[in-house]
This record gives sequence, C-alpha cells and structure tokens, in this order.
Amino acid sequence: MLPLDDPLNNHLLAALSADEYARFSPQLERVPLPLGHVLYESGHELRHVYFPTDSIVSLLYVMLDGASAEVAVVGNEGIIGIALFMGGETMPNRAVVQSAGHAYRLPGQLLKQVFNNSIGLQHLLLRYTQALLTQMAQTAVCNRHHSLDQQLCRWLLLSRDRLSSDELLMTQELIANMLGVRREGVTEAAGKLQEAGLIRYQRGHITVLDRAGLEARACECYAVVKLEYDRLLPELSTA
Amino acid sequence: MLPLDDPLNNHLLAALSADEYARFSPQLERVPLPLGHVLYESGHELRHVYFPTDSIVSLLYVMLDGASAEVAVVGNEGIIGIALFMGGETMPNRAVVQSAGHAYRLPGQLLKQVFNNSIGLQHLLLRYTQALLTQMAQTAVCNRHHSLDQQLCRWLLLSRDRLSSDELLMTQELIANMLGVRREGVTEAAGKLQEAGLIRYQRGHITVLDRAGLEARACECYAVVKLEYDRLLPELSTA
DNA sequence: CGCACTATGAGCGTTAGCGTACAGAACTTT
DNA sequence: AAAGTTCTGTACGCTAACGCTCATAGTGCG
Repeated sequence: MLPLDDPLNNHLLAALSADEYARFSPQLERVPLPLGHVLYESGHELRHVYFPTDSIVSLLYVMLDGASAEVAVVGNEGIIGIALFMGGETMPNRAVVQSAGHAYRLPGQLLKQVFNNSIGLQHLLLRYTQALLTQMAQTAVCNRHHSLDQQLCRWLLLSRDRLSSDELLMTQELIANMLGVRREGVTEAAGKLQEAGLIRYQRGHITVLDRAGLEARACECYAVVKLEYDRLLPELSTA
Repeated sequence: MLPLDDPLNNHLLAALSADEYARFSPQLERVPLPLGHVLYESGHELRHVYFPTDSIVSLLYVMLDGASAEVAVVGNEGIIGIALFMGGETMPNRAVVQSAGHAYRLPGQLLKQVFNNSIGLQHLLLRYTQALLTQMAQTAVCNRHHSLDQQLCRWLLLSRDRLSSDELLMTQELIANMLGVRREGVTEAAGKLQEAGLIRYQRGHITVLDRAGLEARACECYAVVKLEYDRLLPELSTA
C-alpha cells in the first residue's frame, strides 16, 4: 500500500518508465483540491497539468445561459490538461473539482517537452486520450437515450471507481449540476435507489451499499466506458 | 479549383508537407462511398484510414436495443480512423456514410509509420483529434439541453459546411437515426424550418435557403464547434 | 398507365423531466 | 439554546418528445 501522498497513487504517473518519472518527479508539486475549485476556465491558457490522486475532477461545459453539463470525469486514472500535448493549448471546457482531495501538478512546458521526446509517454497519453474520447461519446449517447435513474447509477459508479471508498461526499445539488438536470430530479432518483437498498443518502453523504445492484440498474454506458479504459490502459487497472 | 477527384480536396491531405504527401500519394486509393455504407463496425480492427473528399461520414454509437445516436461527423476536413494513431486500434463506434461521395483511403500501417516519424503529421492529426473531441463534448451538451429544432439546425449546418453545395440528399428517417430521435419529430421540426423559409424539403432533397437564418435558430453548439475547428486547424478553413 | 414502394404529414394518448413553490430536517454559528 | 443556513423531500401544472396508427403524396418500375 502506497502512502496517501505518494504521486504514484495516480495510475498514469505509476505507469511511467523510471526515466520518464525521473524527469518529472523533481517538479511534481502536491496541491490540495477543495470541492468546487476551478482548475481551468473555458478557453484559458493551461499553465499546469494535474494528476489527481485522491480527488475527482469534472470536465464541464457551461452554456451562455449558465446551464451546464459534464462531458467527462477524471480521477486518479487520468490527467487534466490534455490540450497541452494535443496542441490546442486550450479547451472550451471548465475543469472543476467534484470530490475534494489532492493532485500533483506539473508545469505544462515540461510535460510538452517530455511528450515530444518520449515515445513511451506519447503512447500512454494518447491511449488515455482515446479512452477519454470514448467517455465523451458515451456521455452524448447516454444524454440522448437514457433515463435520469440510469444516468445517476452510471455517474455514481464512475465516481465510486475513481475513489477508494464507498463513501462519496456530494450534495444532490452538485450531482444535478454535473448531470445537467434539476436538483429535484436527483432527489427523486436517489430516493428510488435508496428504497431499493442500493445506496444510503444523508445530507451530502452517499454510501454505496450494493455495487452490483447499481451496475444492473445502470445503462450499458457505464460498462462500455469501463471496458474501454481497461482495454486501452491495462497497466492501470482501475478496479 | 481542384478537379473533383483530387485527393487534395480533403483538407488534411492538403495541409501535409510535400514530403509527407509524397509518402502517402502512391498508396492513396480513391473509393466510392455509397449512402449507408459502413466503413467500420464497432470494435473491429481498422485496416485503412479514410480521407473524405465529397462525402460525409457519421460516427454513430449503436446501443444493444438498436437505438443509435451520432457522436460526431467527419467530412472533407477530417479523417476516419483516428484510433490507429491514438494507439487503441479500435473504437466502440460505427462509421457510416451519411452523404454519398468519395474518399481516399490509406493502409493503416503506413499512416502509423509516418505518424511516428513525422512531427508535422503528428501535430496536425492531434490537433484534428482535439477538434473532434470538442465536437463530441458539444454533442453531449446539446443532447442534454437543446430542443429538437435547435439540434436539427445545428446538424444541417454541420452537414452543409462539409459539402460544397446547398443541396443535401437525405431523408428525414436518416436524420432521425443520426440525431437519435423519432422520424416524426424531424418531420415536425423540418416543417417549421420550411415554413420559416430557411430550407426547402422535398422527398430526400433538402435545400438550404437561408444559412444565416439557420445559424440564428441553432443553439450555440454549432458556433462553438465551428470556432474550435477554425482555431485548431486554420490551414483548413472549412468555410 | 397503373401498381408498389417509400417518404412525408398528421392525430392521437402517454410520459419523463421541467419550473416553481414551499415545508421539514439537519447541520453551523453565535 | 436559538437563530440562521444549507440540504432534502413533496406537490402541481406544463411541455417536449415519445410510441403508435393511419392517410397522403411523390417516384420508379413493370
């Protein structure tokens, strides 16, 4: 078991070769990520990339009228700031902390440099990006076709997978913002899940009681995304 | 004006350096893409990548129950088969021809080879991939928040941009499949647009009469995606 | 020319989720 | 302990889109 403050709690960092990691480690800086903290604003320049260890960050799109929706989630399996090595410098998304914790950050320029000189890092990050692509695609499909109940299950499972614990700290209001639905809708859906004995809900405190039950109730989207992460990044093994 | 069968009608091919293009051109093969043709099936191995010239290809996700939804569109500004250079080999999407025409295809292995040896090609394709990412993210948001009317406008504009003509050949049934909605819904929405004088619709034959009007009626998603393509790939200039 | 087929249009009742409003419950602060 | 704040639950009318069914109108073919 790694100490909680070890950078290697991030699976991408853990998958690096000794060489690559050696180039990063002197400049890796541990930062706390409080709930709601905005890592990047849509269109802003990226100074750092972030490797979450025990936190979860959502990529949100915020519309002109203020309504929002999550397009992807990143936890200790990933990195925030892919636009840097993809070459676009910015993204039209906001990155906001959905579950408080910590991350290690790295100057963007350093990442870019190593990315351009290391085939290994390149392959790793590109495969990660492809997994992220799948997640976004699946989010699109899910938003189109599946019920709020199903989406809530998917979302809880994605969050659960990215933390080590069955306890999630998040209000229904927050979840509603992520899913882009009404808070009352979440209340109702969560109520059903609680009645079914799958979760326990108490004032910003969710406990997953029956993981398998949630999976059964979720739409196929969750499984598709998880399979794809496992396929593309076997060295990380989210489970 | 280029001849219609020139590979350079594809903007990505046109943006290559002379060197890179010279490596590709002997193996570029022109193929007709009839309406409905499936280029890739979800999860299948990719033998070739395709560069559309006068065709449009949709990336669809097809669910277990047969329902479907488009996650992105690719026309002469892009390439189909990004999983090859991203390292994943396959994608959980189906690629299907949405507007008949032609494409040039290239053996996947060759593309991979050149990709790994040419920084220029790498940067170009990665920036394209980032634009695609934005398109997927925006599709997700749009599916969540916008009305069928707005989405239809967005979709018509995206298609219009990828052809040279104001005439689109597609049935309402087809559009419904792409958007993941009922055919009757499309009938109704298209009826409204026709009444407003923005398009003319006649049995699989759409004519865009008032582009600006469509833009005004579309949600912000269209503009966001278009801006991002233009920003990331200025050398292509879709307009 | 007439027949068959395919695309479109129109009319139901149904439903998931929205917007709004308000009440109770659980923490926090003083 | 009281007051204030933040979460959660409940209710009610409303609307977009659904699923289904059937009618009409082009189009192509024998």
